[in-house]
Amino acid sequence: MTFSDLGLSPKVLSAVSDAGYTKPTPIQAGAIPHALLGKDVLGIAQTGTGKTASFVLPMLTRLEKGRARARMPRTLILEPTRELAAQVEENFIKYGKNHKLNIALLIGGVSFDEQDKKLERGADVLIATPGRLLDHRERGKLLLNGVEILVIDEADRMLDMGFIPDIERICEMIPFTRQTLFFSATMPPEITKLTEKFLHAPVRVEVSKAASTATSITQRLVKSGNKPWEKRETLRNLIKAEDADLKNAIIFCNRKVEVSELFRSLLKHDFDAGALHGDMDQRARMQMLNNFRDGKLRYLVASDVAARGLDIPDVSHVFNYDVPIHAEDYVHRIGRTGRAGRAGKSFTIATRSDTKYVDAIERLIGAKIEWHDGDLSTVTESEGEEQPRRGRGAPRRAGRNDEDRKDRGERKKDRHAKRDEAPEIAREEQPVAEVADIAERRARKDAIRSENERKGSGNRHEQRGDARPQRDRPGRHREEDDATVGFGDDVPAFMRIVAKV
DNA sequence: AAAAAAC
Repeated sequence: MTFSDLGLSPKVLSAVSDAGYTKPTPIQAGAIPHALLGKDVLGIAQTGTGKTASFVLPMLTRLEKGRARARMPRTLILEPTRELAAQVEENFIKYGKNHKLNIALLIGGVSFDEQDKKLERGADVLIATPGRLLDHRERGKLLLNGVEILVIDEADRMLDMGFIPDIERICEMIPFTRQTLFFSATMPPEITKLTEKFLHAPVRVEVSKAASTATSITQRLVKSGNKPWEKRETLRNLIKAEDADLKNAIIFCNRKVEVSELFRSLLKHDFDAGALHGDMDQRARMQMLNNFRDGKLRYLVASDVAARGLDIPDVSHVFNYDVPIHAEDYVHRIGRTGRAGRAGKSFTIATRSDTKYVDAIERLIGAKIEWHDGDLSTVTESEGEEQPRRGRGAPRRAGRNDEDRKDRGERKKDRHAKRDEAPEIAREEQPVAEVADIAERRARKDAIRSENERKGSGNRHEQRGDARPQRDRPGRHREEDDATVGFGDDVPAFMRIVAKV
């Protein structure tokens, strides 16, 4: 079975072969022929199965006939997060390079005007997160009654995020003569109800679930005390011990505040780290993600915004700085590594108070996770506000304790001096935005170019790996100037301010 | 108990 057996147009086939693909994945082989015939499709598939191309390719073929009218997009794709939406846009650019299509990306956190101009011009493809889409519609800038194909992606995640009422509203705005392509990794009852309501005689395409926690992932628990400084130290030691195997890593935290704290602490300790969470400026989010993908950052500290769906090929390690409270999140998080049958490692830092969450995870995956270096029986957890030892008279070693003291001191200072710093932040915001903007555009262009250069090679992972620049190693001293990894000369505002509590 | 998503 090759792509040319599926009924796709020559333009699409040529872009697919330029991208280096010859053989469709099961979900693509199952969904594309039906989608091309105009049938509704219910695709049950996880990310990493080639799901995105399974709707992008037939849509491109179908869009070759006809033209978009102002404010009346011809197709609509709904995604739960901004990054996923941007990722789908990149797919349309990559596979639609032989088409002259107008693509509009409607996501929050970025300016309205540019999006509005694209709508005005007439969009063949509209990719959106629900909030911003409804916002445009309420402003009367968008008509949905010309939509011929509707895609609802990651439906179960939309459910988790409380988007279902929005999705229902949007579905009701679109003529029932449309074609609907509906994707979900799982089928909880609410989702089944939704499909019964909005799909007409769908063709069901289900791809076998990749083993819930793939065998290619080595999983370990790592004991730690419960103090933030203890956990940070545990993490640093772990990263250093793994250095030889560690190509790049995502480090998950449960809270956004923790993401920013850990991120700044890692920078202070000379780790080549970026951060990603939902309270960050959108431009910084995109840039961090792109820099991590391109190998310009070795570590990405992230909230669960990065746990699902993001296409980050070939992450060698996942660290859970916090044990996820929902057991399924554990599966999603560690699923960021060990992709495409590669070996991956995951380490979950656990304290005594995490025991019940660890138990729940082990129940879900149906196995005990081994301890990396002894279990929690030797760890004592002190309650109350006892601080790490730094007695007044005792001589203080330079090094860890000293630096952690600096961590805390800075946070305290930030909290108290926020008002004083505000003018400085305001003054610097503009140039930061400009620099970030240029960097982002460059990064995106690079990303697209490197995708296009993959011709002939079926293996993007290796190619990326080879092209990867020499990275900074932890412990190496860095010049003041490049302390703000990935941001040129300026420090973005979110790094200066302690995240909102 | 937290994250995500609109201003």
